[in-house]
Amino acid sequence: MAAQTPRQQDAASHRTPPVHTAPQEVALETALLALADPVRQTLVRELAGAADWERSCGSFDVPVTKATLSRHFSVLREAGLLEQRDAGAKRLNRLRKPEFDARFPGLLDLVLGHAAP
Amino acid sequence: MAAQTPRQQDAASHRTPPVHTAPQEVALETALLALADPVRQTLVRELAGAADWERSCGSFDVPVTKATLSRHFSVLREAGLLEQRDAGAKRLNRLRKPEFDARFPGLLDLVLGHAAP
DNA sequence: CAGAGTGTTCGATGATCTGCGTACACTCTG
DNA sequence: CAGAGTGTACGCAGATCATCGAACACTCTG
Repeated sequence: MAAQTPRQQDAASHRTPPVHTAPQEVALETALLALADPVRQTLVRELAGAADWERSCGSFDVPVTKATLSRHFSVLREAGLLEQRDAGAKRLNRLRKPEFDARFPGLLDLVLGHAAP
Repeated sequence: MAAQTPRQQDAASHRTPPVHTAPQEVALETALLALADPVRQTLVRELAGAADWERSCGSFDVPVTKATLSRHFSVLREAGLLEQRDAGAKRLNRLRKPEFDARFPGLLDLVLGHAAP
């Protein structure tokens, strides 16, 4: 009964999990700076158009290298906008919309409403 | 009837008037970057607490020199947040709240609501 | 185990931003 | 007109940021 194949995350993960920041502890300045970058705006918009844990880090269409992309994800985590979870070799993402909306009402919807040029 | 003393602005002003940008033409990124700076947040909050054309540029309590302050006003004008008008030797300010709110609903109130640390 | 796939970390680089001091322009007042 | 008051323009320094290439770590598959 305990020898099930570990399908998803954890089990015996030897990877350091991503560092998260709760939206309640995020300063307004941090949130504004995170959402001001055009690449991060694209990431947020694509995340909003997908289901939770649907998108892996490499599945986003942005014109930057994976090193830069990794950095952007780090900024979004620190801003309380992104939650990540390891699933096998991939790292899945979730937009923390409810929590972030509770902290900064209307801000995320403003970014989602304005289409990218 | 035409020889009234010119009390306020213009008349025969030999000064180049400030350059403004209409909030309708401001990009979201520009607005977010303008509001992300702590000094500019203070300026916006103090302006919101005063009547239109009540405050001159030098009347704000921010820990920067007047050269830096002038630069911040320029950024706020480009973001569609500030309107300025010359009145004698002074330059008076007005927060463009209605216009800015129409362009980015809720954004300005978010900044005004979060008190400075 | 070897290899492909995924993602992070580490410098280095170039751009941008904030801040300052100085010099300058304009306005009003004595 | 001389001077004080107000604000801008022009560099210049320091900090921060976005970006990249290369190296590394972990996971799954053949």
